[in-house]
Amino acid sequence: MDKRIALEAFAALSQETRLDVLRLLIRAGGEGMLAGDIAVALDVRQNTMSTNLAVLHRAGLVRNERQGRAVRYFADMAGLRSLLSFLMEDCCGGAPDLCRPVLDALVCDC
Amino acid sequence: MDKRIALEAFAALSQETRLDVLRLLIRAGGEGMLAGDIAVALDVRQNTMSTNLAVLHRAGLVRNERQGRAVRYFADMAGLRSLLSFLMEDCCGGAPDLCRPVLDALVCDC
DNA sequence: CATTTATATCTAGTATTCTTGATATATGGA
DNA sequence: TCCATATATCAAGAATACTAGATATAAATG
Repeated sequence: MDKRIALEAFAALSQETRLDVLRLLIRAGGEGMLAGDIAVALDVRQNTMSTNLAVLHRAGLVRNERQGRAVRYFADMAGLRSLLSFLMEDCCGGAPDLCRPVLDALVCDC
Repeated sequence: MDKRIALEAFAALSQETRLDVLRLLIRAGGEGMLAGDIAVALDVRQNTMSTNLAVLHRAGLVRNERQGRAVRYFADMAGLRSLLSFLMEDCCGGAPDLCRPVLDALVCDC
């Protein structure tokens, strides 16, 4: 992953509405959510939400699919994975014992 | 984890110098690095680096220990873990199949 | 206790980002 | 084609963040 994209991704997540959106979409899973429904769910105005969705999209954190005249958004798990991998790069090489608990916490047993 | 802290952490990581610092400290592992050495390694002025280290510290991403008249900084792996857990919360409940690859990528075999 | 070294804080100018009203684009239906 | 619905873009004022010079604090040393 390019550092520039990583910075964009973290900047995207540093804003409350956008963090809420990504967590909402992560919970929504493969079904995703329509842009309008996201705006309603989080009580944010339409154009503000559209701007924020665009920021998340540019940062590689969400995908979307047009569906009729609506647009369905999904958390981009591949993008998220590469972001987290970029952050943890060389963690194990330097300190396996410190690294392990961090990574273990992310292994859910589903 | 409190959402406010999560937002602070992502904001901290959205700035190039601070992202570089955390990745440097993650690679440095348990030995950490002295504040001054971090500044030299990344070619950033002393006071700017001090400010940025303070931001990372407030965000729960680094720890420090005074060592004589220097201060040694470490990546705060526990803080990082809780941040990532906060982000991925309920991922499995909603979509195990999408969630798994993300988490697997973070499991290093060291 | 004066000096040196290492780090932290304060302040102000500059730059970036956020929100929102207004408006544009895109799709579907009558 | 005309209208309604869904989303995106534009522009500008307000708020926030970044950097760096100056200076303060903290610890070691002579």
